[in-house]
Amino acid sequence: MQFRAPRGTHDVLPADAPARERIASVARVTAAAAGYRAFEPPTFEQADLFVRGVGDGTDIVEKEMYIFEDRGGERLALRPEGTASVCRAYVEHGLANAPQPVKLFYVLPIFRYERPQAGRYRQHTQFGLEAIGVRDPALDAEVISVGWRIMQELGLRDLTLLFNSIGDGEDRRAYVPRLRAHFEPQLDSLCGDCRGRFHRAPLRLLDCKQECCRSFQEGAPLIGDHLRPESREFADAVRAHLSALGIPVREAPTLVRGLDYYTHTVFEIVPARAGSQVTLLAGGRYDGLIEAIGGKPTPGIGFGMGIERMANDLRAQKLAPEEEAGPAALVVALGEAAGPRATSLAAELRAAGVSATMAFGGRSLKAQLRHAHRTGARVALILGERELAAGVVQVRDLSGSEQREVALAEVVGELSGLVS
RNA sequence: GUGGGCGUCGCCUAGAGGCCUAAGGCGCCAGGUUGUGGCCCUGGUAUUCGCGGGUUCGAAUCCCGCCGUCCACCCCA
Repeated sequence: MQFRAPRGTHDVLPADAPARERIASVARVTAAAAGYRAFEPPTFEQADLFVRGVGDGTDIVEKEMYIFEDRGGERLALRPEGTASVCRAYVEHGLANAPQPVKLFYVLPIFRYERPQAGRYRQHTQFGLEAIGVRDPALDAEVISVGWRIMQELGLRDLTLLFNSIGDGEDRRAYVPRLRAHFEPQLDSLCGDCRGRFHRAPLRLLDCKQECCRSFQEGAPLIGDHLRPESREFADAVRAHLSALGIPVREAPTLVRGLDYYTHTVFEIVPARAGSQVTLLAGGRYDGLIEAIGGKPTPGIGFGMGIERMANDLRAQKLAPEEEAGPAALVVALGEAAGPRATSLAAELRAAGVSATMAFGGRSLKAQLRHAHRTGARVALILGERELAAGVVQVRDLSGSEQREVALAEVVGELSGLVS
């Protein structure tokens, strides 16, 4: 029997790594430039943190969490999202006493027991950032602008920012009855999913793709038209800031989120291309979350960005970085006697800042040179018994075929300009 | 969780019931001079066609189940 990576998980091979690293590093640098600082929670948390934070009626909690009991009988869960952990840390470490807002970013593996398909995995990596402690439309705009900027820096084009405001609990208490009143007469004609949504997640009635439900969506009341004046003003202020930033906004009156904690601002960044699992970045405001997990009422806003989806897009648009070249110098040892000196020569080169290694395996000169060529080395340093006796080394330039003899004592100095 | 497509060497692909004890390209390994790469040539590299059953005189090729992957839905990054 052959072992395999578990369903929906993937190994990151050297060929895949540069694109991921590029995305993560651009994201970190961009976030840091706006004052966000690195944060890293444990990979698992008390399961109830997510039940209370994300919401016990959500799919994520209800059927997608990796839950387990540890040997001490504690009920834990692999994190299915990042925001709840950040908020838990904010409360736990008294970060309310730090200058507000507290602005953090993270790059974390996320775990959800879902049916895998392209762009959806059981373990994926999210870059995310959160700004906690202040309720200010300018902050919403800053968070969105950092996300937008990361996309620009990476060279992704033809993106759309979808924007909506879903109000807060009070707005929804007034709105949901109107929404239900619209759908109630047709309840029997709706799809099975929607009959469930009618009770559990009425906002989702608006983005069902089934033919049968679509027809009833026309003329349904929209949350955006039923916000209290203060909620409406907040959303308009966010729009004004985004406009000042020059970020094009596409209004998405039916955009809602699958996590219970979202309030007011919700947004997604999606590419123009068709397909299903395409959202690259999604987030929103979560003014009720910290209270829901036991802290004082505290506003917050943030987003999550899927590194694998981004990497797929970069590859599709031919923007993915090339695989890294191998070491610049390859030390070729011939014969037993030269071995130890070759080993130390490679180490000396590295210490001097020249990437270097050897062709291992005691192979023929020919095989070692071929290896040097195939791994992209710029020079081969040939050290055989003859060279050892004479205190020299053959320096062969692999881009052409020049070869010269250099004193062993001087090679490192001569090559130290060749950093790679 | 629902429906559908696909699954041959590390990678890409040929093969469509007996000619397959599975072919080609790339890659990898070795060799073609006694210490010299890139091109070229030679040889090696799957007892086996995702796994397990079944049909048949005979299966990589047909059927069933499972697993994986991809697509749509659900949901989401």
